Amino acid sequence: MSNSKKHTLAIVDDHLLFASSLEKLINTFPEFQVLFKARHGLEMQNELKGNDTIPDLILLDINMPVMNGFETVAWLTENHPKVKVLALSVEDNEGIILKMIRGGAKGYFLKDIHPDDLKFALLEVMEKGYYYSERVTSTMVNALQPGAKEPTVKLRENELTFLQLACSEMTYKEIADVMHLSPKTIDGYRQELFNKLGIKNRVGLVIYALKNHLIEL
Amino acid sequence: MSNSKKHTLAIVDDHLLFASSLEKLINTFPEFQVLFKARHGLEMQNELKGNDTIPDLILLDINMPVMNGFETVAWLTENHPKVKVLALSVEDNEGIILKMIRGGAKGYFLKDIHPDDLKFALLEVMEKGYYYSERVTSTMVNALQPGAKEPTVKLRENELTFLQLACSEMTYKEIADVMHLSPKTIDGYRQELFNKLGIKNRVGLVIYALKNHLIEL
DNA sequence: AATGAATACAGGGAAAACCCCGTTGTTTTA
DNA sequence: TAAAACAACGGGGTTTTCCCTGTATTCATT
Repeated sequence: MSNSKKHTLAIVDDHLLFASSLEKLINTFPEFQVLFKARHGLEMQNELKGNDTIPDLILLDINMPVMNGFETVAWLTENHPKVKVLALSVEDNEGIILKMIRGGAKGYFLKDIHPDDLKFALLEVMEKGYYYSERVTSTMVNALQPGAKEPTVKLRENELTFLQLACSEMTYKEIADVMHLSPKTIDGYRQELFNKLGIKNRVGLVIYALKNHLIEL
Repeated sequence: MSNSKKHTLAIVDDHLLFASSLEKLINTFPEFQVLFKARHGLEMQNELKGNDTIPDLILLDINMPVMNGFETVAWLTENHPKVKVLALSVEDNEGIILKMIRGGAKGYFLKDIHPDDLKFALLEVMEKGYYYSERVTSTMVNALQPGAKEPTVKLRENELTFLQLACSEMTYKEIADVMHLSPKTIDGYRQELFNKLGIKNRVGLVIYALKNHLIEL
């Protein structure tokens, strides 16, 4: 295959070692060539501005500093709708998958994927415009099944704030103070969350917040 | 450099894509050659048995299924003390660093390291026997400073079990049941942990367990 | 103008969590 | 071998969490 016919791509990932290694791997695929690497969305934006050739495809990490995968994919669908985005993550989480797909990602896979499968996925995306693994497909089907499960519990602004504060050593009264609300209102939020999320006590709140990345560490 | 003089190494990491990519990268270093890859400690053990040439150096991930980095480095120092182990992790955590060093690792670095630095580290380890970045060095110094801080709070077997169970929606009474102990004993563990760890309530326990990787998810 | 949903809040009570102080037996250590 | 630390447990009390029911207000819908 001649050089000019190669598909071009970019890698956006803050793990330098991974990004550099992946570049080497992908450059061994005759159909592809890595144009550039960036450590996060902002760096990618600068690369896209400085370069006149934009890549056909972008491999996008989700957990990044400065500008993460969600923000980046949103920006790309807005500013470069033709560029195909493949999300790359360590985490197998339904919520994350859906968030990226809704953001415009054309595919999603885990970092424990086999290199051969990666190559297949890359080719599929260039050919068909998308690549969804079984895992991702089932997640989407699940999400669209109306009866089965609630899509993703929607939290109101105040509920989210409360939930985050509940993941600390503060008492509910103290939380009420910093939120400038009555302790009884907080009590209502708590009860409502217990019902919505199907949990029994405050530890359940913490676990939920952690699993759904509503708080850090 | 002739082939026979190359240093040999192995990569132990459950992220197939990363491992394969890293292999490609390292094989571009003229001084090194990847002998094999494994997805976790157990798979590595089998590789070591099946192969008659053991690698000079092993790049070891920490978070792995089946047999993690801590267990693996312990096994290696026991069974193959000549093999140099370099720990590779995404997390910059003092506790983890110390745990690996104490286990016998000759170096520790984060996955966001620059490829050039990786190469330098690999060469250093083969030449001097160890490679410690500034970050790791300062961590070790900190740990050995006698006055400054308590090393790391030591948890007894039962306290650890209790702590892990406390990170669920179980009541203390239920925890007492599954541990076959009186609720009052559990009460004592709780109180003791609060004192040792300087926390005020159960949420504090959960946060501590999470930060110190005493529980998963 | 009536209805209903959403939001902030209150009373009151039961259950859990939190805290201190004390006992017994065992094991470790000075 | 005595002192100290450890381990399991109990009495009893305060605070926080949990839970149910109910009210006043707002705001959009019919």
